[in-house]
Amino acid sequence: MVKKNEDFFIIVDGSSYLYRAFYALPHLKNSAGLHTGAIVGFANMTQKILSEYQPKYISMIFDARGKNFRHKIYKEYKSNRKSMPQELSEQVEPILQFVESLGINIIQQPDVEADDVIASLVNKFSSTVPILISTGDKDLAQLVTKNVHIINSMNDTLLDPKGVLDKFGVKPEQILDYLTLVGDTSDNIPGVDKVGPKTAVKLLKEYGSVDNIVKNVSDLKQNLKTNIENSLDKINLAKELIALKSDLKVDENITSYSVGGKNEEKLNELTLKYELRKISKDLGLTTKPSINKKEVEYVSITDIKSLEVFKKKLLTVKIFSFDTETTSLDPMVAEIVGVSFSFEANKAVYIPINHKNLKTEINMEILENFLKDIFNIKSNTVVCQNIKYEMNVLRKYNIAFSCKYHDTMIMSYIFNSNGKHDLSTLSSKYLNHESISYEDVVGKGSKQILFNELLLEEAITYACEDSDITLQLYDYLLDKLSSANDQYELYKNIELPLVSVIADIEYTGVKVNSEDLNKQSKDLRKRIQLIEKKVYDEAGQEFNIGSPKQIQEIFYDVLKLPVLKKTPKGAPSTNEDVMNDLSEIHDLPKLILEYRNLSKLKNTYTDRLGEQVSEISNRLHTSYNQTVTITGRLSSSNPNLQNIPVRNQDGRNIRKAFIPEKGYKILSADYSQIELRIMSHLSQDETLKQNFMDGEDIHMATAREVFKSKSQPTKEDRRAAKAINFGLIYGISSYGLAKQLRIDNSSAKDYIDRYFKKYEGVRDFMEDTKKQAKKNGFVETMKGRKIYLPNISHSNFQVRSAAERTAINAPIQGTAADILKIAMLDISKWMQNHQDKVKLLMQVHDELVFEIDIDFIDKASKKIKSLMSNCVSIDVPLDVDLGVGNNWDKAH
DNA sequence: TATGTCACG
DNA sequence: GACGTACGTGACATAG
Repeated sequence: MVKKNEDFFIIVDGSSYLYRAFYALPHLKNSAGLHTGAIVGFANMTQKILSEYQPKYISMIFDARGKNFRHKIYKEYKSNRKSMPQELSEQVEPILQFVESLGINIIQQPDVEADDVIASLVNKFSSTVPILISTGDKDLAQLVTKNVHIINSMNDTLLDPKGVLDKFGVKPEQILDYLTLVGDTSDNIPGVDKVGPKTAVKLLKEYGSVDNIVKNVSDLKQNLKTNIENSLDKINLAKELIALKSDLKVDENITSYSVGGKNEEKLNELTLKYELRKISKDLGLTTKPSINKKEVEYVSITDIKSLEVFKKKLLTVKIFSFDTETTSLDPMVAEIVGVSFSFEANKAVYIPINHKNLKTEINMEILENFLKDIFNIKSNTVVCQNIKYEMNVLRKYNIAFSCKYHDTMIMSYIFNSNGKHDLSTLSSKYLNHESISYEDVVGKGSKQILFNELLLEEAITYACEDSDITLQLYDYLLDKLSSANDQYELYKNIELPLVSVIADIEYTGVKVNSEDLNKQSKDLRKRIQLIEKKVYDEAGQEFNIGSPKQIQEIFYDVLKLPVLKKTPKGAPSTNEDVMNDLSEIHDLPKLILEYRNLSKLKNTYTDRLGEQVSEISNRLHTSYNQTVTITGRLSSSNPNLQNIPVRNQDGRNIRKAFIPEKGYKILSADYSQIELRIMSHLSQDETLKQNFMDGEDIHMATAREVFKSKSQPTKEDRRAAKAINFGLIYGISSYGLAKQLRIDNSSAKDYIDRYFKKYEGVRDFMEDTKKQAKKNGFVETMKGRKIYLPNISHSNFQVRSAAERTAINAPIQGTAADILKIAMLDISKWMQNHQDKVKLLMQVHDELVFEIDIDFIDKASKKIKSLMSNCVSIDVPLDVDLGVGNNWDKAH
């Protein structure tokens, strides 16, 4: 067996890698317009294999240019292949250089193919050292033995002799025969007529080899017999073409393949030229191009006179970046330590206020007045990275941005929602500059110091760099956004104005009844203890029920329950689905589910929410992240208020602890079926639109359309229809629907077919969306939000399928997000005239939660409902459900 | 820090 | 014909 931590030999099918790298990644270009996608992909794959397997020997084999001996035998060989795309062929040379610079042996031999070289290497060395072949090509399965395994380069599966048997149904030594029978369409090698994988496996199981099949051909059924007899020439040809040449001359000295030293200089040159920043970082190369090399002018201001001069400077430049340094990441408690500005690339100023061991004429009061002055001038434009934070920090000092402002974090998110949008990521991505990390400056863990304990010089460098980078990013991203009209509008009219709305929500917080939560915790603890006892009785031993690993041992080793599903890592799963199935044959699973349910509620909610109430405001303040999801939704964290339980009574009790101030009530307003309504609008499906126009229960309507045309659908019909409707939004598959409804695959497929027959517009919409996604590499929402799908043409089926489902889901989920955001803006505008009577507390994707003065409830309810229903106009009504109560549960 | 599980829309 | 699945999040406990 090939094991880790052993000296072994990795042979990489370089040509197969080339294509995989090329098709796996979008067609990236560097700023000079050179294609780099395949280089990046190839480099990543190479890095991965080196770090994961740490082989002692390695060789990469590439096909040589031009024809080889197989073309001489058979003129049509690979004649169906298109020649290598120009975008790829121009990347081959750099890839070879890159591999060579890594110290990896390369072989490219004319007149034969990479596969032949690999076979010859295997032939030569498999008795000396274990071999792993990394490839995506099924032909090489014929080389597998107990000492030679194949790793599929994309999905990481390992093929040993048993793996080959599982996958193809035949042993490695039968692969040649198998392919001979089946043929190989990708190489244009014909097989036997009407013999596919199934028949081939069956024949080989019975007769062992092609020769033997031919010998006994008279035993076979008439059609098969004729087909084989007519294919004897083809069989001989295929055999000759598919058989690998394993007697080529190769370097017999194993040390020639040892992993060598890196040529850092050459690697540096390549990573710079092709702008492979991440790879350069992974390789630990020390390139610090861009602004580190340039001269920077970072200075501090500590006297009032200079501050006056600086104020005039800001007035003349009009656009400048701004950043606060504080004592905490939590704006509710953060105190300002200093502020920085940049007004020109590579120039920035730091104004320290509260630094230990530092004398300055400028105190907080002077700074306050200074900031108020410059942020009040309407012609000024201030640029921040994550301006929501500055808003809430400054609010405590009664400072607001009354001038124009921008946020580079939001700009980057609108430009492309994939990836992270923190300053150092953006700096490295767009400015090619590795910024100093905050932890580099103040240290981390227990050794971390506060920003105001830094030496002034260090504080200046860090603070000024942040402002400098922010302003440079603004220039870059503004240019990008301005050339895309929709995206600029989305940024300017929706996302940017939303920042202050969200800042208000966070600042407001929500009142929670901590005593009630404590009581619930105690109650839950008692119930959990009772279940624990029962579980131990049932299992016959004590163990940690919170540990999936220990549950696995009890279930599958001790109790020998059947393994129904595995986790992505291959361990037997113990999740809810599995437990529900297992509860048919044992009592333990139900108990464990109950235990998990209660301990989840206790650990995550009743124990934690009370602790997180602010001592300053006595309310609970979440963070809404505006740049996290790829679809445009908000997310909530610290604590997450978007996943407070609701689906069962124990869970809903937690919502009872979300309460209004005295004299107020909670109002919850949520859009009914917003995603399906959006689907009806985007797809323009007449039937679905009509269902919504008629105002009937949508799942009932679907059930009627799909299952029965006249009579009243049953409850069961409605349940199935509901699952179909949800499935559609997620990019339906028959397997997924089957699992959800606990029916078999073909019935699920039948449901879907019936649905699409009735709702043809929906079907066409989904097909069109996928086509668009493939063509453009992105999909769009109603308000022009672009969602990029880098994997939409991925060579791996599952990766590509996942991207296709996202392509369908993203415009729907994203348009719903657009609509919620617009509603929030409209409501916020209206609220400005009713500041003490209405507060927006929470957003939960399709729901807004308010705290409203009792005397104002009726008026506000009507207004909110109307604003939400009419904030955009789509082809079907946007229904809003309202609820009022003395807690969130009652209001919902 | 990665993994498994589960809370929400 | 097979591949392995629903889409999007965040928090917790465990385990190494």
